[in-house]
Amino acid sequence: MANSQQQRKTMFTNAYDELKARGFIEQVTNEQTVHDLLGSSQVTFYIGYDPTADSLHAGSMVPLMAMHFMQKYGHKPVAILGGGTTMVGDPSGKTEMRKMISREAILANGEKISRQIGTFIDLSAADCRVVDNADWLLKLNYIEFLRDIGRHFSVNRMLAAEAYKMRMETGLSFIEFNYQLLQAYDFLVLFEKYGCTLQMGGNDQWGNILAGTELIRRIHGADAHALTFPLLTTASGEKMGKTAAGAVWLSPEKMSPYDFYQYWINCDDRDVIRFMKFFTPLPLEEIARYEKLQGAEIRDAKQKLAFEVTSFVHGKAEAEKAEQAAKAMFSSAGANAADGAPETSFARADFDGGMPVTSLFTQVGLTSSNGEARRLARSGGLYVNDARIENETQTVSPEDFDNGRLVLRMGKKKYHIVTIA
RNA sequence: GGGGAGGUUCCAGAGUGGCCAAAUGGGGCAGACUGUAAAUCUGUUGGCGAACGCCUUCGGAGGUUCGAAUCCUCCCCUCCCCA
Repeated sequence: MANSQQQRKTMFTNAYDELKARGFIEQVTNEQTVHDLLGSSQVTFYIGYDPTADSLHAGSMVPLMAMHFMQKYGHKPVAILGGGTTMVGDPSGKTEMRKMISREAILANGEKISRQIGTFIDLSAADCRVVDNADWLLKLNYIEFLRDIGRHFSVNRMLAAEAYKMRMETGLSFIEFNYQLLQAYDFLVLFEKYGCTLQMGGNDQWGNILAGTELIRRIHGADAHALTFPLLTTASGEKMGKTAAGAVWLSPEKMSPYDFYQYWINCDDRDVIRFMKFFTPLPLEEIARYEKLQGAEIRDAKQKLAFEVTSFVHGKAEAEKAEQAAKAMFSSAGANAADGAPETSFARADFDGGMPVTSLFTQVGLTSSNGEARRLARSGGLYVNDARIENETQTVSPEDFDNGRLVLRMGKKKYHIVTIA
């Protein structure tokens, strides 16, 4: 079977064309200029990542994949870990001020995130770097900064920016208002140190990035460029990469490869092709084939999407495991539906007098309280060994176990295995 | 610093002395339908309890009252107008 990750020939010779075809481009300072630049030279570009958590999540995958594609064409990525800027907090497009995090936490997060970035781009390549802007931001002198950098910024213009609109209603503190200057300064520093002439980022960063290009022009009279990615939402209008339970983390410690796989395979029909273009390295010609699928066949595309993304992030072996587990759980066979489900073991004695099912579901963590378990049982959402609980006061005794094993299920998709010694 | 408005259960947002565990909408969860999709419909959405019921909750701390999310005092926080 052909591994699509290997056969990466494409019809493009210019990174810009591929990014555009995949939907990555929302705004550019000047399409023609940037296109020509990317077609004629190896450009040093940068994207910033905030170490606000100890893992990146699916939302960051758009910029990560963009870096990946850029590097494929020989451009030189610089990933900035916003160790310095994170201490300030970007208000762009946000409703509320972010909680401050300690320097130590930022450092620890940065280390993990930098490793994750390494799965998207080859960090060993020449001219590829991960840098921490704390290195230059933390030692800034306030007065000097105001005089050298601050004077180039118009408060009038900043206030008029779309990115601050929401905050004009809910309040914006001075510290956050400075964020843009720091980010612009980052761009300036990278321009001076590494000749970085292009900054990319989510569209909410447009204003911040432009501020950087202008700063570079004012100080050096040089041209720098901005390119932003669309902020993806799912077909149902949610911010992409979020579930009710929280973010879709890339770290296997924070989200199992199985759940990660499930996130993708469960996507809306209307999102599959779009997501394939963004989040898998599959050649566009191949994606075009999946685009033709109709109705229930779309599941094949979802399966491919889930497999490829999981494989890219967690490796092929994990992707295969997730795929097997999903097949076991959802295909007609159903026999081993619970394979790969979390397991909890109890002492036989716990069941001697008969353990109330509600309590069992709660102890195992499927439900968060006995009350919730009771409600679910009433509405027919709980199953033991595939049999629906008809009575919420039902109990489980040692005889219900099959070879010391019992399968709990909540709803259609959540399983938990209970074993007794 | 002065004046005004406000902080309610996951979110938005009602409630202004008992009928309030707290309207309504969104979200979540479950059920039906289905393709592990969407849409739709139904139920449910603080804790303990089989249940009568009991306990904790309406920014914080006190107080008034038989009884407070609702009234009073002080404090903290947010927004708006003026400086």
